[in-house]
Amino acid sequence: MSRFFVTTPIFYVNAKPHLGHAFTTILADAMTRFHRLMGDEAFFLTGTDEHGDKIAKASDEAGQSPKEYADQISGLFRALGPMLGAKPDHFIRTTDPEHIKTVQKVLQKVYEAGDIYFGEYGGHYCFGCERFYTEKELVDGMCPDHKTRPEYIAEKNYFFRMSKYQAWLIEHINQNPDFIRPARYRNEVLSLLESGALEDLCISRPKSRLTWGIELPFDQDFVCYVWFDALLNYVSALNYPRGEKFKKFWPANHIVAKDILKPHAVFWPTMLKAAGLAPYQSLNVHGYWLVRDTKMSKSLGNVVEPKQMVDAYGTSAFRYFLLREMAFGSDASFTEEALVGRLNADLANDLGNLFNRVLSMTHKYFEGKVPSPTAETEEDAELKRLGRDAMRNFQGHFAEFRTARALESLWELVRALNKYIDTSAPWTLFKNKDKARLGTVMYMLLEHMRKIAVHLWPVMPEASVKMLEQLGCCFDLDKVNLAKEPEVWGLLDSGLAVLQTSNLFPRVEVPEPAPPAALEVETPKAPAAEPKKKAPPKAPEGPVGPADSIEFADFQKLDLRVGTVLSAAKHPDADKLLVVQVALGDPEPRQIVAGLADRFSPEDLVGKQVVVVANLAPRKLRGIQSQGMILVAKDAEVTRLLTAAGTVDDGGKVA
RNA sequence: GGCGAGGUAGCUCAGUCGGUCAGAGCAUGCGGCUCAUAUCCGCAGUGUCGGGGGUUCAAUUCCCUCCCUCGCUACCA
Repeated sequence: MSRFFVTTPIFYVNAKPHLGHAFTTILADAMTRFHRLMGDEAFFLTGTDEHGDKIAKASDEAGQSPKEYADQISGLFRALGPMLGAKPDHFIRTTDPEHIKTVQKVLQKVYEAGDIYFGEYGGHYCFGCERFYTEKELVDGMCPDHKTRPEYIAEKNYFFRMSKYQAWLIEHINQNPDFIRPARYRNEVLSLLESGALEDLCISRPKSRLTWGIELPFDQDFVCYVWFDALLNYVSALNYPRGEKFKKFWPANHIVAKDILKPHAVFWPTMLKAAGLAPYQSLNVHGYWLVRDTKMSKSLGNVVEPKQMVDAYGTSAFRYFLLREMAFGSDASFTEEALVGRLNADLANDLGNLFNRVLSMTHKYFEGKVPSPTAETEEDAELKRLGRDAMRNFQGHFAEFRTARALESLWELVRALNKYIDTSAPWTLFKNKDKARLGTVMYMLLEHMRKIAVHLWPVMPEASVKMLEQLGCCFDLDKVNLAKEPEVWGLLDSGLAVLQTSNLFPRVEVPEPAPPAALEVETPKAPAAEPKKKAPPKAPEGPVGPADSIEFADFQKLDLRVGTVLSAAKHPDADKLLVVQVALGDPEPRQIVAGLADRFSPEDLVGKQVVVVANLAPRKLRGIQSQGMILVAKDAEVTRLLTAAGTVDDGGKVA
């Protein structure tokens, strides 16, 4: 059994969790679950970074102590995981006493080894630009912008002799292609290292300026500054140096966003080297989430609240979207429309509908029991090959953090199953009483669906468990061996009782596009996020779930009217559809194509008054324009037309 | 300014160590099925693979140059 240790960065407690934090957490959780399914022992670490000026300042303004302030924000980050369906194994805080002890231990060790020295930190500071300039940047000793002579500001501080390990680091990166990935960031780091001499890293601040930090063990007048504190969380969380966890799980697989590439790709490995520790295993760098192609920022008022998305669409759809949409290493764009697009196209139409149709057929043809397969055809073998390849590709990509491509691969199987249904036409087999073949076809589908459900556990744990339950299975991590799934066949037991219907991913209306960014600045409180959707994908199973409440304004959007059916006829190209003309009080009758042919004959409708949704967007149904919808009431047994208790003028409003 | 990444169908992107590589999904149009969640399946597209030049029998894929976009270059998490 191999081991897998994955980390998110520790999040700085100067702001609330946002989409970026959510994504990193979800990715780490998905990788953890994936490795557990593959049979590895995994450990997932996250936490908060709590020292530094910004926190000292912010807490001051809030009238709190830094610790109180940090406690509060850290709590928000601690709650992030559960909200997203993510389960970190440990949540570390840089204010934890154990962490502080570890930092001091490592500092002392590196200090004694001679790699920390006391020196002067300073530079040519231009007050106009509010920045330091290097000698090289100055033009004749003047600021290139202001043409003034910058002031030299100096401060004594401790430095880490990072430059000493530059050659070693270049060599290590060259020797280990997966040390930093994707390759673009590896190249970026290499060019950074090779372009110029690495400077030493300033790791302290005098207490006269900053007290909110970890005191240097070898000089009480200074606190540790930033990276020597923050980065060491990755080992202090494992109780370095003596902890069992450290011995078991180090080296780490880090996940970071591209903004903290340099500290993780340069500072951290050299720090480990200087402290006599093995380098981490891999650094996995992802891009930013943009909102409508713009960087997310509070000042623009376009910050996406993970909680709102989860509340509106559920953790499964949210996780699926993030992991499916962002190509590893690249930026991606978050919009609610895109999320809903994925939810409808991939989850509702392709996957959810697949489950629903297959479960329904299993009930119609086999009393809801998984049938036993018999002889397989070439077509079946072909499908299995495709499935095997899809699963192998999924696993290969997922293991290397390419979740988008992994899911793309898996969906090739989902689509193939829908296609297999079409070509093998179970309803025809049923009509022809070919039970043997029908059983094989259904088993092919059900067993593949089980495999898909298992593969999706890392991405959508909640939905995956439901899918398996619908197939009559119960999820047991210890019994799954994902690595073998592409090769083995027949793990789904015949005779299992499956659910009759599946409502995993109900379709959702496309939200109205958010107002332009300029408007959002004006009204930062009320951005698009208002989800006027229907049921979140919470509904466990069965046909009816409790409906979510809507606002009266939402109801008012419906234009419900009473009208008399003038004529009705079978749709020429559809079995279930009727083409109905309804008088709604307008000069022209309204043409509505209704899916009622299986329950009503045209004669049943003509002359009746019905209730119509009059402002439904027109749509062609099998080639014929439909301008509305006829309402019915139905239970498990019967379907009745919805109508008024007495006669009403055509066009009468329902309110 | 320096360094880096990228500019491929309406949209989001794959892809090519130079030769069936011009692709996928979404969106659009048309056709088919009826087990299913206005769902599924099939077919159809359009693309000067950013502009120009070069190397080659052959370049979207290599070289040069130009244009555009975005990052990093700030001990700042």
